[in-house]
Amino acid sequence: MKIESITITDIAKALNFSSSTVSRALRDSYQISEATKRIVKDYAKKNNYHPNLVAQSLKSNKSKSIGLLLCSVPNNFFAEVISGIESIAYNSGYHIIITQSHESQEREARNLDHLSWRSVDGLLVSLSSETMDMSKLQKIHSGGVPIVFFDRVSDCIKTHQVVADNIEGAYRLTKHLIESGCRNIAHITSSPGLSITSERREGYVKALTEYNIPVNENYIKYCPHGGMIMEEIEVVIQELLNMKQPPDALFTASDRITIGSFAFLHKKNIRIPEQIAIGGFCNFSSPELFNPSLTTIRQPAFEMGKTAAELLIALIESKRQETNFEKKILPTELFVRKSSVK
Amino acid sequence: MKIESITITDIAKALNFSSSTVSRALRDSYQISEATKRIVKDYAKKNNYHPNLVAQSLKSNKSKSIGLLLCSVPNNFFAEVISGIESIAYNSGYHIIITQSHESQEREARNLDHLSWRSVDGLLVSLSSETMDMSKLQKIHSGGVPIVFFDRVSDCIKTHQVVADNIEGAYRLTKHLIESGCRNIAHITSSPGLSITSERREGYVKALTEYNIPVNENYIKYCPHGGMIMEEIEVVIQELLNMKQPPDALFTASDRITIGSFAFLHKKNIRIPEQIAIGGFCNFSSPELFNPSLTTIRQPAFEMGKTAAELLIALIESKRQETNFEKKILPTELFVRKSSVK
DNA sequence: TTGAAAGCGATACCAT
DNA sequence: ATGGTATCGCTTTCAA
Repeated sequence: MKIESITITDIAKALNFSSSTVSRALRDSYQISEATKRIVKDYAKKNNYHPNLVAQSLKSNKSKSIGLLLCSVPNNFFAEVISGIESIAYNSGYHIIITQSHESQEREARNLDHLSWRSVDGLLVSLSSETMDMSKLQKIHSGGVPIVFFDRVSDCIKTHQVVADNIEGAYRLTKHLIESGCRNIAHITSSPGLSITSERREGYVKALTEYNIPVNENYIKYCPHGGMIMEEIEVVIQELLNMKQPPDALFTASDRITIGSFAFLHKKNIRIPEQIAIGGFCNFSSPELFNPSLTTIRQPAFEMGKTAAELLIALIESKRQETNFEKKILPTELFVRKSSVK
Repeated sequence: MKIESITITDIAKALNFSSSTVSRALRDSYQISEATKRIVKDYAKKNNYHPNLVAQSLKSNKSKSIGLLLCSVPNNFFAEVISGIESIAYNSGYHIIITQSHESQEREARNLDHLSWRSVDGLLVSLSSETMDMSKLQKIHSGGVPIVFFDRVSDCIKTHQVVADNIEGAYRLTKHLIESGCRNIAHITSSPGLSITSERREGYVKALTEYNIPVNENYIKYCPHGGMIMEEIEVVIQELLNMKQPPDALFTASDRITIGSFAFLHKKNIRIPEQIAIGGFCNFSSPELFNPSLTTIRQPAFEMGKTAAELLIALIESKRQETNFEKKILPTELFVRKSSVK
C-alpha cells in the first residue's frame, strides 16, 4: 500500500544484488542460481514484498483488469452476473471495473472512454437498450482490445457471445401459457433493437404459430428504457387493457418489466391469473413468495458471468489472434407457478 | 487503449517541443505561454490524446481507485450501495474495485491483500460476519490508507462511519409488532459480533422494555453466516417453533434472513400473520407483492453508498490529516404491510 | 550467473 | 517561457 511497501530496489540494496537479479530471482528465471533465488525469496517473504502492480502495468502494458459495461448493478440478473465474473476474475488475478449505462447510449460511450483510459485488458459488454451506434466499440476492438458480449449482444463485432437460450425460454413459457388456456397473449419487452428482444420475440412467435394462433402486433409492446422507468410499463399495460380484446396473459421479457407489470396489475386490482395470467423472464430470488406465486424463466446469470469472464481472459492471454469465435447458449429454466395457471 | 494511443512524447516530437512543455501546457501551467498552450491542446484534442492513467499512478502514487470490501453483490442492499458509490466515484474520476467476502474472514483478508497490491487510494468497508481480527485492516489504515466504514462498522479504527439508524428502525418495527398485539416476539439476526447486530438488538430490547415485556434470550437467534446459508435460518426457526411458547412474531434483521424466514414459514404452511407475524430489515424492491405483503424496514442503501464514497474521497483528497471523524446515521423507513398486522 | 542501463508515460526539479 | 533530466517500480536486452 503506502508505507510498508518494499520494492525490488530495496531488496537489491539490502542483499547487495542488482535489481535485475532480484527481479529475475523472484520470477524464477532459469538464469539465476538456486542459492540466490532462495536468499532473495526468503528476504522478500520475510519483508512482505509484493510487486507494485501499477509499475508492472506500465511496463507490460497490461493492467490485469477487465472493464464491465452493463445497465445497472441493482438488478438481480446483473448482480448475479457480476458475482460470476468476480469469481473467475479473482482466481485469475484480474479485477473488474464496473460501469453502469443506466440504459443510456451516451453514458455507455463515456464509460467506454473511461475504461479505455484505464487501459483495461478486455471488455465484457452487455449493451444498453438505446445503443445503435457500435462504432466506438468497434474502434476499440480493432484497436486490439478483446471483447466478449453477454446477454445483450451484437453481431457487429466478431467475437465470443454468451447468452441465455432466449428463444427456447420464451417458446416454452408461451407454450405453457397457451396450454394453460390463454389465447390472447401479450408480450411486453425491451427496446426493439436489442438481441434479447428479437430472440425472445422469436420464441413467442414460434409458440403461437405452432398452435395456429395469429400473431397480433398490437399485443407486442416495447419499453424503450427496458423498464427502468415504471411509467413506460404502466403506459403499455394500460394500452393493452384498453384494447377491445384485452389480453388474457402477459409474457414479460425482463426482470424489471416482469416485476413492474406484476406490480401494476396488483395496483389495478386485476386478478392474477384469473383475469390476466403473467409469467416472464425474471431472476428475482423468491418469486414463489409472491401473491400469487410468480411463473418465471430463470437465466443462469452467475454461470453467464463465469463463462463470459473465462472466455475473455482466455482471449486476453492467448498468444495468437483468435479467429474461431463461439456463441455460448446457456439453458434457461422455466418455473411454472400460480400466476400463469388459469 | 492500445493502438490509437498518443503519448506526451509523441506530441512533443510532432510539435518540436520538449515533453515537459507539453505536459505543462496540458495541465495549464502558468509558466507556459497561451500560444503554446493552444497549439499543444489543439493537437492533443485533434489526435485524441488522453493521459495514461497507469503512468500517472506510478508517478503520483495515486491510483484514482477505491477498493470495496463487502459480503456479496447479489444482495439487494449491497447492490444498491454499490450503485450509490459508483454514482459518486464516476463523477470524481475514481473507479471502484469490488471484492466479495462471502461472509468469510479469510476471504476478506485475502481481498484486502489484493486491494492493497492494487494500491487503491482508499477503502470502503463493510465487515464480514466472521470478522474478529481487525489487525490487518488496522495495519493498512495506519499505513496511510483512508478507510470509511459503512453498514457493518467497527470502532477499532478511528474513521468515518456511515450507517442506517438501526436502533430506531428496530425499535419502531418491534413497537409496531407489539401494538399489533404480539407479545412473544422473536428476533432472528446475524452474527453476534457485528455492529448492526447489536444495534438492531438494542432497538428491539428498547421497545420490549418500554412495554414491560421481558426480554427472553431464547427468543433471540443468531445466524453466524448472516443467512447466507438457508439451513441456519431454518434451524433457528424450527427451534423457535418447538418451544413451549412459540413466538407470535418474528423480527428479522437482514435482507437474507427476512426473505429466508418468510420463505420457510411459507414452506411450513404457517399462516402469516395469524400464526406468526413477520417483519424485518429488507431492501427487496417489491415486498408489497409478497403473499402476504411484507412489512419491512428499508435502509437508504443508495444514499449510504453515496455518503460513504463522498466521505472517502474527501479523506483521500484532503491535504491535512483528518482528525474529526463523524458517524453518519441515515434514517430508515418502516413500511407496515399485512405480514405484521394481526 | 550476474549487472548496467534503457524504457514504459508522465511529472517535477533544476537550469537556461 | 522552455528544455534537460531524474524519478516512480519493474522488466528486459545487452554485456561481462
